[in-house]
Amino acid sequence: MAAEVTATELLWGERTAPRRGPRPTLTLESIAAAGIGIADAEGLAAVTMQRVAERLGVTKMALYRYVPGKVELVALMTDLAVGGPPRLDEVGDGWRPRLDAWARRMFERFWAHPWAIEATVGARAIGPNELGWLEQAAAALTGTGLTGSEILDVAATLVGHVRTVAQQGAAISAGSPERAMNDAVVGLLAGREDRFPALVAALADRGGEDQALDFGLRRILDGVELLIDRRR
Amino acid sequence: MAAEVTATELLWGERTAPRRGPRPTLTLESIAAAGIGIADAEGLAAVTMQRVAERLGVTKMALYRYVPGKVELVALMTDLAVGGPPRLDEVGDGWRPRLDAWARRMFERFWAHPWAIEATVGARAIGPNELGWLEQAAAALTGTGLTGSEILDVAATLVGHVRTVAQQGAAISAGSPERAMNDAVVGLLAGREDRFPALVAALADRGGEDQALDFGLRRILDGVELLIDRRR
DNA sequence: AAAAACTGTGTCTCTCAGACACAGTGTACG
DNA sequence: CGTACACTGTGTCTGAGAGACACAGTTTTT
Repeated sequence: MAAEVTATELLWGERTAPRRGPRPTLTLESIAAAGIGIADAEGLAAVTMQRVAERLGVTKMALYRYVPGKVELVALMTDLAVGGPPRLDEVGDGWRPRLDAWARRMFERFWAHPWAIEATVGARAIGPNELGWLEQAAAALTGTGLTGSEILDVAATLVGHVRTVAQQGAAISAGSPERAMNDAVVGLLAGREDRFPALVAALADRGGEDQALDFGLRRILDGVELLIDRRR
Repeated sequence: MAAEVTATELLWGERTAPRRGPRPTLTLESIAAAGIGIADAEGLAAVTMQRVAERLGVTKMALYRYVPGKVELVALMTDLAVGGPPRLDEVGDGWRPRLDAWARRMFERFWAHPWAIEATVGARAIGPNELGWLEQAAAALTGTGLTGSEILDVAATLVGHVRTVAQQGAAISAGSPERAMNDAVVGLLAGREDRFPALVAALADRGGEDQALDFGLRRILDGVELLIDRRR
């Protein structure tokens, strides 16, 4: 393996198998999977080179033969955990049901691996799976009359919403996204009702239903639909 | 200062000034400000107890008299950096212009302190300033006929969008949010046009305008408007 | 004046990322 | 067939960083 491998090259590169020397015991996939196992169970902070190596029955330093550093390992984990975009064939062929399903599937992935949200903030390398998701959204919107910029912006907006809701839920992993925020906020508001009157009122008459994902999704897609119709 | 102080107590607590002993040299505000200075200049990773202490002319351990740990320090930094919600008096009195201004102001704050996005992922304590923002959004939507849950969901959706756009821009801090994503993706697509056709097409006919924030904001608010009108 | 409460400091431990040299292993080529 | 070479996994070391703890100095209260 070359001396310097960037995260992007790792994610995208067709790895050249070594011609001589002992067979590698590990693969990038097995390493990433080990990391994912730890992150799923104990969070991203628990993922150390040591812990990952232990899981694989190797020394910490052995990992550096495959991965240049921890950043790159996390990038691999993320791309593998989020996985490729789902098939949307069975969904009807309108752009709206497709985007709706697309967003929901993405939510499920993030929900299953809450640490992935944390791992995808800030500057990072984009993997093939992540780009695949984007491609699918772009495909769904092709032919709607939107410009390229608009198509990308729609995708970005949806991703933002999915991530936000998933994060809120994961933050306090007590069941559902909405309850999480409510519980945290309600405690703070006790005794401060005069300072946050509108907030108190809003929390008092909540429907009790957990619909944070649905709600925003519907609003965003309504907005997009309005734009598409106006264009025609 | 008590033995155990949670982040929430630190953020909200009216600190009881010590009755005896030497005057404290520092304040929570000065400590947080020092941290913010470092984070603004070199990113969140550069904020270590050592560095913050150096800036204040104290030893690392002195900080632990004020702050129980690094997590709490970052929480203080975040609440101070994002700051309280702006006055929206000069804005017209419709819910829409208010929310629009609200979201743009929030974007400006995140844009000025990109690390704050990073600092607000995962489980975290909510500070008074952050809750103030939420209160303002709730106030803007009071009287629109939306339920409490819906009001909170609208706010969450907007926050999600603002954060996403700010993050994309900050990730590659080359000017503007849209250009950042485009540049990163364009490089990857070279030679893979057959695998991501819709994406290539979308990127080819981008308008060149940087409107990621505007676009999503308009769609979301359009969607909300539709709902409000339908209710009446 | 003495006790008590509080502040800032020096030292120590623990965990983690990563550098580096080395020994073992398998392949290719003379 | 043997040897050189490429490659893998390991042990050891360093340096950064978070935090525990005991101690000395300072101010206020009794």
